[in-house]
Amino acid sequence: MAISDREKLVLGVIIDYYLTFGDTIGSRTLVKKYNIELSSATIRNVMADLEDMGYISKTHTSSGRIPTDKGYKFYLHELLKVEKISKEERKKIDMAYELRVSELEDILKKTSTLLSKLTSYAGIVVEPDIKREGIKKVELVHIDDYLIMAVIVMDNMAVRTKKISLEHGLSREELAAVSKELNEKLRKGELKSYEVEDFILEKDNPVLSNLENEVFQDIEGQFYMNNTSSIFQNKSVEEARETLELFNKKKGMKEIFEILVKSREHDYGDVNVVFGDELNIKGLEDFSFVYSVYKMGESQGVIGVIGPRRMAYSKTMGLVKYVTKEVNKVIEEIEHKKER
Amino acid sequence: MAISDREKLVLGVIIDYYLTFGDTIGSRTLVKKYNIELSSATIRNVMADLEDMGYISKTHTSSGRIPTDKGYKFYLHELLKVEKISKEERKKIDMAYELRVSELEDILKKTSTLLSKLTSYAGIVVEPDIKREGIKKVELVHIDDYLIMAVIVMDNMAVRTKKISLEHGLSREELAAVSKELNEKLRKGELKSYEVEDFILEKDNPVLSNLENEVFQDIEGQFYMNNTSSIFQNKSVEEARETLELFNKKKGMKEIFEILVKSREHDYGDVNVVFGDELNIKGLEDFSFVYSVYKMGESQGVIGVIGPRRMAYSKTMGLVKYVTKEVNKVIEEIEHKKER
DNA sequence: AATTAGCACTCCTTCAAAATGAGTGCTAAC
DNA sequence: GTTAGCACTCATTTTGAAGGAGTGCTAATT
Repeated sequence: MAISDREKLVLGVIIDYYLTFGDTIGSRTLVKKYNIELSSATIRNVMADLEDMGYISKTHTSSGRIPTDKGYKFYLHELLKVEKISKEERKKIDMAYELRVSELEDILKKTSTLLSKLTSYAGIVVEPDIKREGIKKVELVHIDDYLIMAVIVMDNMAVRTKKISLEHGLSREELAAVSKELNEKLRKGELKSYEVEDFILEKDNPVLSNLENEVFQDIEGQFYMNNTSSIFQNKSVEEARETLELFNKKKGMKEIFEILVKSREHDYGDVNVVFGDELNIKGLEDFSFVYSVYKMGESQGVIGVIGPRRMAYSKTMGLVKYVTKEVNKVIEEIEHKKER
Repeated sequence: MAISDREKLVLGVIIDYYLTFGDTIGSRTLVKKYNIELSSATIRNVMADLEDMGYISKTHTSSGRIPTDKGYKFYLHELLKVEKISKEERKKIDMAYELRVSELEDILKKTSTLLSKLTSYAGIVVEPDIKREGIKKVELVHIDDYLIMAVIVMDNMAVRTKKISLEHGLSREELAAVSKELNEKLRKGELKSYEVEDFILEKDNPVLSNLENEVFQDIEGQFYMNNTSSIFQNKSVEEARETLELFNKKKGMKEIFEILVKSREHDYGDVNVVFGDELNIKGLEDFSFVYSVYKMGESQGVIGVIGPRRMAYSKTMGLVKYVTKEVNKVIEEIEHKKER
């Protein structure tokens, strides 16, 4: 039942052809175009075997063959080597990260556009959720007596803002006092950040208990996505429209990646490929996700692209891999800085 | 050379047909479908005259007629009446504004989605630029010694944040002092906000002169746009892709509206229609802008939709008009509140 | 003078049949 | 194990005929 070398060769060619032209290939064309030193009849026999094994299939009785899902996956896992990226690409990537902004947010945003440009697919980056444990300080800014803005600074220097309406109202001075008390305790370490909740409940301060709900939850990581219009590939206009709507729902897309990350094992640093139909989400069947998972503190983030099922995997995987490596370097620097 | 009533009728019918079916109509169909008490031959004569006058044209020798640009514009300006919106629609709109959030930003964002839903075209709202005269206060938040966040509160309660890197560095306490000094002067009115620049230059404080550049400029209004995927109408997939890319560039779209507003006279409260090709921007030829201009303090904003050239103008104009009226009410309330 | 019937003509669209071409599987020979 | 040869299949392209929706013009009618 093991697949022979010749079969591997033929399967590889069929997939290569499919990747390039998106079409079936027959035995004769295969022999001619790929300079195979065998007759078409022999290839036909090999193809019949591959079909029996479920790696390839026909679209109708007398068509050539295209890979099945099984064949496609076999190719990805066994046959495909991650392509080394070209010098120019490496240069481009290195340049993008040369000017190292110290803020994670900017780096991730940049990464997403970078991937779009390099691959011409939709680049995506999921920022790891920021655990409440990572809150460094919270400044409460008085806008008016009934509206404050909380500026939350994370250990990794990420900054989030959140507007909070107050029911009872606080003057500028009162708010400053609350803010000061909270931060002093946080700074002195008298109050570990995970104890904030207890501290607030104890005080039963209406402002702070509101804060508890609004601010001190885990802060959701951002989701960056670019070049969504790249989804126009094969698809009919009507289909494209639907898919585009799906893609434009940031929340939804982010969730998809969360499910993806949770649902399977991932080696950090490895590039993964998942077909849209494996996710059982309507409208994603014709897409394919090439991504890698990275770690930051407790949380995980994702870097990758969404492209058509039929894409230049080898090259794309190489790019995603290299970009992830670069991002990881930057993150390490940031984490290092934080410890100083 | 004046257009007769009969000619107006025929032109109206041709445009109505074109709006509904996007196709040419011939003399016979016109007579039958619209119960005209004239023979097709007569209509043919009328059509020939309309064609001579440049209001309609043929796509080929024996085709029916479609309106020309000239005919289309004549229709919009002379024939078309703004449709009163239906009760259900009015209800929907009123409901949307019932829960009056006091923040302009939320209202405008909501308006944009509301318009998308009601018209099924792309809803757009341009927030007026906020003049520096409108700054109420500026809180400077210490993130670390070399990074601060300015929280800028406007007279109309809009809030903007801006991160600023410092070159020389300031401790939390030093920054607090700067912030306090600045705001006290602002609050006491010792320093009119338009004098801020002089004040800063006088002090020649490196922090504040940075502020001057980064913060105290006019704050650009936001641009909200929704339902961009509605552009899939006639267009081929390739074209759609290009247009979508254009639409997704927020900056670009906002600029287009700025040019639009500046380039012609607008009555506040009136609904305007502009064809894409009048703007001389590649890719917008097949779209049409239905919008009205509203005023807020010194600045102007825009509320409207971008839809296909061939759209339900009458209805859309009615909707845009009503929505604009509602938004204006809300703005008045906010301005009133501010004066208290 | 305006309207209408009638007719020849044009051009697009639709449909079906025919031709083409890229495949396949199978058998028999090498 | 490999290959040549052949009959057969199916999708795509080409072609030509038919039909339909128009037009413009002319002559007759109101």
